Amino acid sequence: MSGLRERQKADRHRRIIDAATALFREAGYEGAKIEAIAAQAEVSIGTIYNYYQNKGDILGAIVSMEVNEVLNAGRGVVAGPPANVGDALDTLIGIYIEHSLNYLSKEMWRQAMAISTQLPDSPFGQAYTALDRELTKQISALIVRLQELGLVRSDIDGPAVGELIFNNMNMMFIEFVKRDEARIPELRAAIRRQNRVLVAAIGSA
Amino acid sequence: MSGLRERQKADRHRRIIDAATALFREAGYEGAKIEAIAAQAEVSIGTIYNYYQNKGDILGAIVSMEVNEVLNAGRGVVAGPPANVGDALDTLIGIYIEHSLNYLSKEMWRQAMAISTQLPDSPFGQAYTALDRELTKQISALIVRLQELGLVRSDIDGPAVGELIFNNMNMMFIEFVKRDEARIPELRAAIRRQNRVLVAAIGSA
DNA sequence: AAGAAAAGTTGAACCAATTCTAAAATTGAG
DNA sequence: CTCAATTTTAGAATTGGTTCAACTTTTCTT
Repeated sequence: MSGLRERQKADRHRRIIDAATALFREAGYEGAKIEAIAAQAEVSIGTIYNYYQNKGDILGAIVSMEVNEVLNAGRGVVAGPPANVGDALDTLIGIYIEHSLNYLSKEMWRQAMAISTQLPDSPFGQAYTALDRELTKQISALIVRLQELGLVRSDIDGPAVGELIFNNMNMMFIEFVKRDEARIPELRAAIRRQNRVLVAAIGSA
Repeated sequence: MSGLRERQKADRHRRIIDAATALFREAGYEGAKIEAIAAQAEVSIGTIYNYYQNKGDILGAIVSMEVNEVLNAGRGVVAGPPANVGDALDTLIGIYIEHSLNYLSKEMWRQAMAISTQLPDSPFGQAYTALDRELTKQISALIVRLQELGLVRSDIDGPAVGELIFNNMNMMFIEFVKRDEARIPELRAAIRRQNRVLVAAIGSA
């Protein structure tokens, strides 16, 4: 059943994403006109709108790929975390943050975040919320894993702590992408400092 | 020096804000056309753009008034907090959340938040970041106040804990405005649950 | 293999935010 | 009071995302 139409469709999808990725990086989100993306993808404007509901969804597709990579990279840490609560958290958060600017510029992050709050019910809006939830679950899973390993007190509300840590990290990341001059090491240090009280509180005596 | 021009300017500002507030609530942010705002304010389109850089800044002016009210309401709690760490935090956060939908609809909040991350350097983007910082400082101030009162251990890093609590609350509020069916009591309960571990950890023995 | 139906493509037209420029109003100096 | 400088206004023109009706291409049926 892999007819011509299927293959053409997949090919067009790829061409649109490739063209958009290149133009978003070159010209920024606003600067990348739909007309230009269409031209570079060798497709008409109408076709783009047949594949994506709006400009935001194109960026959304790119962001989703990136976040999924980050989620995958995180699995390793949850499976075999450093034998110390503070280091375990710092390692996982480090993976998230260090990967974050591989493919996406800060400007692309800003736009993506803006769109996801502006249009929470659009395809991308929903996808973004789902990805955030996955990340939260991964942090919670790490806490639970550390409980199993006896590194975190077993009477701690793991999911609640996971949410707290994720939400704080996410907010810090938002502020980070809002300031072009902000740097990763400072961001990580600030988050470590914020988590310190919590780490001390949940570590088993 | 309060010439005619001064008075007219203030009057036009007010008329624009009044018209925009009404139309944003009636028709939503996107639905409120600049042309309609201009007509209702009895001002031309060009004049609106002379007073505000873009549509977002008009919303920004409205949001800023609201947040300032919240900040004021919060001062009372910091000055004389409930004699219990959990209740003190819950009271302050409660004020923030309960006030939040007085003048602004969830849709207006979504737009405002989106604009502030999309254009962090626009007048409103900077104002919004500044307001967030004020709120963070207020929560930190509450923690410090509770330390003075002997209700929070004095070896705790107050500002760090304040940031953690604000960032978590803010992220929860963002998710709250993203879902029209979300309700305030559930939001508050979720935040209380997340703060519980922290409250236990910082309370003086 | 031909014709009909389904699926997809195209780009010109539409709409609303923003920009631009000429005209009007206000001010202050003489 | 008058007039030139300055500020402000008006609204037509521009811009770029999005829609839509006509056209093509692919697939299905016999």
